[in-house]
Amino acid sequence: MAYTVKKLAQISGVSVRTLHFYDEIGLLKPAYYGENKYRYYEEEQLLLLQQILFFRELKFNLNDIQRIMGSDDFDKIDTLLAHKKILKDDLSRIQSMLRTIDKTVSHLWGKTKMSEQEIFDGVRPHDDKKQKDYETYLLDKKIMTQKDLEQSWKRVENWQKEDWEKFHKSGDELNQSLAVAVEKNLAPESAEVQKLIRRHYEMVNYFWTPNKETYIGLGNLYREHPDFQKYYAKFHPQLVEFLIKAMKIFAERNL
Amino acid sequence: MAYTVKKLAQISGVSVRTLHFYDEIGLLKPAYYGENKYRYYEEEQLLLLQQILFFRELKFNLNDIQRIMGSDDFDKIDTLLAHKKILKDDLSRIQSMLRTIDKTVSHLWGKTKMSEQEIFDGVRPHDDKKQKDYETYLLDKKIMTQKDLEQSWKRVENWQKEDWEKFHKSGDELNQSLAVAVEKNLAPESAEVQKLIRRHYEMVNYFWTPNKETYIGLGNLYREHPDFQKYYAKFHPQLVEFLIKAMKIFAERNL
DNA sequence: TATTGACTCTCACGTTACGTCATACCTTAT
DNA sequence: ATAAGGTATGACGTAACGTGAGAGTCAATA
Repeated sequence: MAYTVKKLAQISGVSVRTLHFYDEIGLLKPAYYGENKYRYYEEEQLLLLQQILFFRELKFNLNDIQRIMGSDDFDKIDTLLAHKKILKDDLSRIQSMLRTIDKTVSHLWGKTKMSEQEIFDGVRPHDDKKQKDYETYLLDKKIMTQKDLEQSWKRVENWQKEDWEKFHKSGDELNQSLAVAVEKNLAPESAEVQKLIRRHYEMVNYFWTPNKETYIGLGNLYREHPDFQKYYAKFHPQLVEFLIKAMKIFAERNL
Repeated sequence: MAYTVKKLAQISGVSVRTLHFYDEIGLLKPAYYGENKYRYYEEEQLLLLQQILFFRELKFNLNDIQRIMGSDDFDKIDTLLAHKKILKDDLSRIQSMLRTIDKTVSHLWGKTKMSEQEIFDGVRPHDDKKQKDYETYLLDKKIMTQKDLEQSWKRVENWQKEDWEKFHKSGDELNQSLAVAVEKNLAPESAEVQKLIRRHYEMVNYFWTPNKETYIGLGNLYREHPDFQKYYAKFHPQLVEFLIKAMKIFAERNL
């Protein structure tokens, strides 16, 4: 019961080309060749191939696999343990890369916050009474916890007037772009709009990290509260609903 | 104060060849060329190079870096956050590789130390009456032919108790993994689950080679027969249905 | 000034593990 | 007999350079 290349390929999940290649480099030779030059494999080769693929999954290169296949179990243990060290190094390198990314993102955020200033709208410093109103809503609906709110406030405790200006400017720019999108009849699920929503999400994320439900909940706040309605209506009458729809889609796709 | 290739290379820690290459692909052009065709760089290029190297460290490929360098900070943030997801995936893949290595090493260690045997489940030698039941089903539904059955039996005619134990152990291990997958809410079409199904397919393939229809038919046998139901329920109540779904997907994709 | 050593340039092939044609032969079923 | 599908052997492409080869250039020294 010999396998042809295609059959072996299907069973083991590799390509025919891979089998050709493994033959070529001597990693896995067929059991025999037909006189038509066809390659025929048997159970033994299937088992060998499975071992090869096992090591390949572990990111061994084919040269090493070649060596491993000809070695005994003691050697295999050695090799595996040596490989483990390499993987651990990879691991910690990736971890440090992740930290670097986080730092860079927040740095860039700060930079965009600090960029030039145009007056699109006057500065609107916080009205504490209303703010509390929103907070009550967010807490009631379990969109944010008390801890979330505190951390969020800590983010801005050192902000100067200038910082608030930049912040509002970023938001206004974003909403202006969204208003254009509404005007152009773009769909909330279109790639362009979703990219803008991602910007919205990133801005929010700077203060607090929403999940699927809470991000949608935040959208609802925009609808419920007259102040938000008014704010968004300045850009476009249909913007609130459009934004909420787009946020929902974004949340369902990405969060 | 222009740098020649070698000087810039030394300062930035790359090779001269790299600078040649970056010039060639347009990633970093020198400030100007001398009439001797020499490349001359200035501070501006040094800063650009440092940015390039920053992203290179984060494992961006040069194409992406090229794009990044021409984009604004918002786009950079997007790109970085997208990249972060990729890195996180890499991270968890490496973590699972480390676990696999540990398991393999201890397995090999056990093997070399003694030809141990673990009792995962008692041996269940065949009950002939029931077996005939299954065979009738398989023949009726044209899932296997008489010839298939005979060949399949020939495979096991020389099996010893040990062989059956090993066989059952493999099966149990596989089902255990699948049960974990169910528990983790993995989708039947996910790569992880499909890899497990491939193992199932290979085990079946040892006895008989199913095609798309018959492999799906085999799945149905599992649902129809109370013995199979009971067997799979031992691992997880939803396992049968999950397995059948996953087998169907596997068959449609690979057979 | 001539020479030497360090530096530069432009090809161009090698690397890894295959993917992707191209072209031609083989097998199997209708 | 013809068509469909499998198989074989090239041979080029990939990513990001490393590593020469052969030839011209620059700066310092004898």
